[in-house]
Amino acid sequence: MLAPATPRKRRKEARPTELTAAALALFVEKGFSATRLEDVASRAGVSKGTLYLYFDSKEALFKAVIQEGILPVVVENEAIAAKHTGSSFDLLEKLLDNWWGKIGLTDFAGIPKLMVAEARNFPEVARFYYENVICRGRALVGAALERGMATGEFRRMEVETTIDVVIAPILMLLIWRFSMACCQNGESDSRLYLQIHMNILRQGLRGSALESRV
Amino acid sequence: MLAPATPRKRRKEARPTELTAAALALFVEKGFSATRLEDVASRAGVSKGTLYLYFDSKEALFKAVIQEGILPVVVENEAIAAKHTGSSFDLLEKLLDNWWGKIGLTDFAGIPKLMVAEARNFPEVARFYYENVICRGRALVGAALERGMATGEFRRMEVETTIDVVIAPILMLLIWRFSMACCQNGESDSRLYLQIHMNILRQGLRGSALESRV
DNA sequence: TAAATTAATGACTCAGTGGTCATTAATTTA
DNA sequence: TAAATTAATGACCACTGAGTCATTAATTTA
Repeated sequence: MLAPATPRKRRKEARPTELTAAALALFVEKGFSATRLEDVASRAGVSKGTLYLYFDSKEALFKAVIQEGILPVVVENEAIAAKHTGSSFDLLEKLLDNWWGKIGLTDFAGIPKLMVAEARNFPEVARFYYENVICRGRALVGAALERGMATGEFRRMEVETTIDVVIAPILMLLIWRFSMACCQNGESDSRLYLQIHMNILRQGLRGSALESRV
Repeated sequence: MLAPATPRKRRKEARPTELTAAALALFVEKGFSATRLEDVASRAGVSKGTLYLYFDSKEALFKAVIQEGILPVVVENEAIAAKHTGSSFDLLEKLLDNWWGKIGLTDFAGIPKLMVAEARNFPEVARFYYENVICRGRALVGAALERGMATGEFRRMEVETTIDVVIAPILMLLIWRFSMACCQNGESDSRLYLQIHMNILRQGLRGSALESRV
């Protein structure tokens, strides 16, 4: 027997987040079914047995990955919306900026793709995500849109559906990065993408109040 | 031994498409890894052994599913673009209409989600899809945008990125339908969604030529 | 320092699935 | 009708990977 390459360390506190981080990376890359728990464990620097000390099952690990990721940002964005003064379009931009900084530029960026790919296999997790992330996110955008329509900054449109159209390109940007992006040659410029999206919205949502002023 | 419920039928011609149709449905629902070939076969009304008469492996079946689905529509859209006369925005609408009728309203609607979920596990298939569907689709939208910018119908923007922003909500609509849609209560109205998207684009892309005319 | 505790390990089990192939039977040919 | 062909079957094999547990060793307590 060889001596172990690295001596065992006992780090009860750090293990769970190290494991969920490793799981997130692999789930996003390979999908839930195709990810082996042995790989998750080894990526987190522990053995498979240790993983089971902290999570009851593969599914429990999946739930933990999702719950840990995005919730805090939703809460932050709710605070930003509550204290906002200024144009409604400015609010949309603020919400996007915060979300981008906390999700889009971090390891959590892979969660939307993961959630989309696995929603049907884990209805319970999908529902949690839907209620705590999607609904609350949509509500924030919806409130900004309604506020803008009330002042005439935006033109009147069916709000519930407009929310989805406004959010879609932002989600698609992340989903793309963790899927087809491997095929394209150059790096795509997220900053520019978001800028163009917001430019189209600025002009595309504009209502009579501003139009008459130009 | 019981007599077989349905007597064996030999239908060499029909099997492949029946099998790919069944595989598409299950791959979209469960993901590639989580789909059992036995289920695919039984959904297509044959035994697992028969499946292997027509496809060498699970991966070969996956490739067939993708290739069979969307290519024809890309070709159609290229024809539509070639013979188009009229405003560039009208062209965008024509392309969308055809695509929606042939993909969005058919069983092929699940392919974008499937492709997005599995791209990293099947780089070869992803590349095929990227080159034959995505690149050619993007080229069509790009040409319409450039045409519109040249005439002043659209304002000038960085084209390559604008293409992605324009397409994103349409892809997201399908991806949503095959993932999180199971969580929401009411049916979402695709017609309205696409209408709002195109309304935002009509106004959001508009360039000086039309703006001065208003 | 010795005993007790518990984090960590990895060999093992066992259910499930991709893939094979000898057999069966529908259909065609002689 | 008999022989030949080949579509279809499903029992079977090999292997994988989720989950278990007896053992090891780091750390704490006495």
